[in-house]
Amino acid sequence: MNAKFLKPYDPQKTEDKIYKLWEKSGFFNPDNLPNRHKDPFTILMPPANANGDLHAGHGLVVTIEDIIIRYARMRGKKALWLPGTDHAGFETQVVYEKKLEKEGRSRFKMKPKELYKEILDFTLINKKNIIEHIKKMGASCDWSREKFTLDKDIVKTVYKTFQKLSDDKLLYRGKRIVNWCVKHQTSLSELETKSEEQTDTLYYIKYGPLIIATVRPETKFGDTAIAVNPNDARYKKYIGKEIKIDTQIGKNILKVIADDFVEPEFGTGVVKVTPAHDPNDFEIGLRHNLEVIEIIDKYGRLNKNTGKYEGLKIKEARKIIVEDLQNAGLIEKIDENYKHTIKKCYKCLSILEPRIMPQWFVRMKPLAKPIIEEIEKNNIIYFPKNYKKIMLHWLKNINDWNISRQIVWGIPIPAKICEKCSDGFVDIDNIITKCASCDEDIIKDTDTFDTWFSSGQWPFAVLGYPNSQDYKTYYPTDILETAGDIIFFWVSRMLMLGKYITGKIPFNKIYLNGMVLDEKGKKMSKSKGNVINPLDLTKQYGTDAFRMGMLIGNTPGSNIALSDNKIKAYKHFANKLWNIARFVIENTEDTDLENKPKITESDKKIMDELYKFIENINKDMEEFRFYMAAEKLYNYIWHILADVIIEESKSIFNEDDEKAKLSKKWTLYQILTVCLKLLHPFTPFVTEEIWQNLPKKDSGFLIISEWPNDKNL
RNA sequence: GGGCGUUUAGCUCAGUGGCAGAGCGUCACAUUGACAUUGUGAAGGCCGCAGGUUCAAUCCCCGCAACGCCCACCA
Repeated sequence: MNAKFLKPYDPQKTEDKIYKLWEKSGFFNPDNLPNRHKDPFTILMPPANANGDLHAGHGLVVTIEDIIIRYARMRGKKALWLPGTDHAGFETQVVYEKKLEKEGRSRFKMKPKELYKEILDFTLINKKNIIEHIKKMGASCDWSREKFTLDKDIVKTVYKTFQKLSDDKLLYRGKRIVNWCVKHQTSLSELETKSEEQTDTLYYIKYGPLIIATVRPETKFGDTAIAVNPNDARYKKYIGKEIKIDTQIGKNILKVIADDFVEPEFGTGVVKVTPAHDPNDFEIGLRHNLEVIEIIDKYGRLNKNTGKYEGLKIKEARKIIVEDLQNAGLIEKIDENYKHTIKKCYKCLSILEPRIMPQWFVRMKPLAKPIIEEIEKNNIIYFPKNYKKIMLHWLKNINDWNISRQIVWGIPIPAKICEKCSDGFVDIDNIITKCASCDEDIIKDTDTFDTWFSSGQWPFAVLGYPNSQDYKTYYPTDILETAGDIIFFWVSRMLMLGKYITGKIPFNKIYLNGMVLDEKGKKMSKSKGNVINPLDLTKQYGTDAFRMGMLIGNTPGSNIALSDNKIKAYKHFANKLWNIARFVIENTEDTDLENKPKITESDKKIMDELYKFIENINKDMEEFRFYMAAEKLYNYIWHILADVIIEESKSIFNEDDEKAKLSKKWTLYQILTVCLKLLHPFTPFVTEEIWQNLPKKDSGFLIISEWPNDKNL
């Protein structure tokens, strides 16, 4: 018996050693794989946000993707799993701002360059850290090709795309109403908002002969019209007329306009129109060519257009203005139980202030169209399939994408801005000096790209589009695996931008995993204090056990509750396998296993069942039911191999039928090697460690051994 | 307002048009044997509710309820 085969199995002593062995072998890099690995097979790791530790969700992603790539590798594919990290623009800046706050500092008191440098240092430390964590999970990715979203070549590709969008008239700089976060001092895309229902007060205010209903009386100084429904008989006579409004300041003559947007049933059927501070009113304003009067500044305070209320914050202003209106007898009614939804910043949950700002927008409908077609033709397959509907619905209702962010942490937008007319010009080569619209001096755009604008180009950017050999070999990739909650942020953008730039969709299979929840099924969050660090679990139970526990019982798309007990069960399993191997090796080490002996009838039956089992597992693997394959392996190994086959073999080994003994030994050894292979993608460490200790092996490494099939047994 | 998902053992969840499954937990017994990170066995179920299709429904269809999630420009 091999002296290394100590009991029980000790993951701590094994895992780092095995991982180093793999790294040294070079087989993570497809260029180093033996000749039989010809057809490329590619997956890209979703670039991890380099702003903190590995979380449980990463653990699941890495587990599933490692299973996919190890399986492909053993099947003889030229398997590339390309890892990376993301600077994660706004997300990282928010994390860093919290850190600054704790230290009693503020980003608004720092020079942009200083802030950038600090966040860069912070990110690089986290990046290094998170890569170490990914290695701990057993990830067999090609570290020699690792990418970061701020790498020079990635930025270059992103700039080229920006230029192309501009050339193709799919990019424009527009003065449009955007979601402004007062706390973070940046605009956000629609996806970065969170709608929440809340109860507010609805004020019914006299506007001349009419009464309007509003929750935001403080915006009345920005009113530039009153709107009614064109078919509302009550108000027909006012349409087109100008009405005199009793007000403290501001415009006191407002025109009544007719617009279908107004619902006669809601409130009084009359709406005040404030184009500068409400998305609907902004649209009405465009339709009716209304004047736009801004009355709220970027800090959420009323500005000089509000007279004596200037400088007040929205909440204070509302209170005082309502009092003033009441004193003037202008409030008709107050409904304090008005339920509605409002948009909040998805990070800080403060109410977003709609503001008109010049920003860069990408026209999305033309980009979405070809993807809608591909999905409808079933050229893109989702696991689980219900995501098809979700994605189609979103793509069909897509709006233009605001890609400007007023934060320093990100890829600077390569453009020049005219301060006078707020027009903008894409300027990758930094050569433009005058505004083409009004001939004024221009300045460099200080904004950065939405982080998803760069990660949305990940598949072709990391593979070196358009000229590199890697791009030619590995694009399009074979499957995208990621968390279901970023399908709009990331997956859909990769599809659209990938198709737009390269003409080919970057992948045609999309496997979406659910969220990892705490053991009570609640979302993990730092504030709740229920965050489970995957590394703690791997330390305690071993990485193999963690991977099995994450996977089994986890169907694609559904959330999984992570509990200690479950992981513990699979630690026992790893040990069980270890002891099975000890038994088989102990009983076969002096036996000639090269030449197949005569097999008894009962062993033949066992082998036939094994073939069927292999087919069964293969079917699950091909159809991406990894959770199912893993559970079947668990059951076969524990309850058939150990409980039945090994138990029965003991009596044979105790008797004197040498032929039966030899047959049994050969059979046991075959089953063990098959099981090690089948199990390898799921529990790579313990299987490789056992493989390394086998008396006979058909190659040096289990990681590149041939996946079992009828022919190679 | 629209859409999606879930509902199965005490807990966490698989699964199938044909006797209802796993892990953990519980209980009883066994055992130094590859493995106590063990073995054998047991208890535990109106498969959310109500209808329909079928020889047969936990599974397919219709409705309902509860929970969860996503999308949406009624002030």
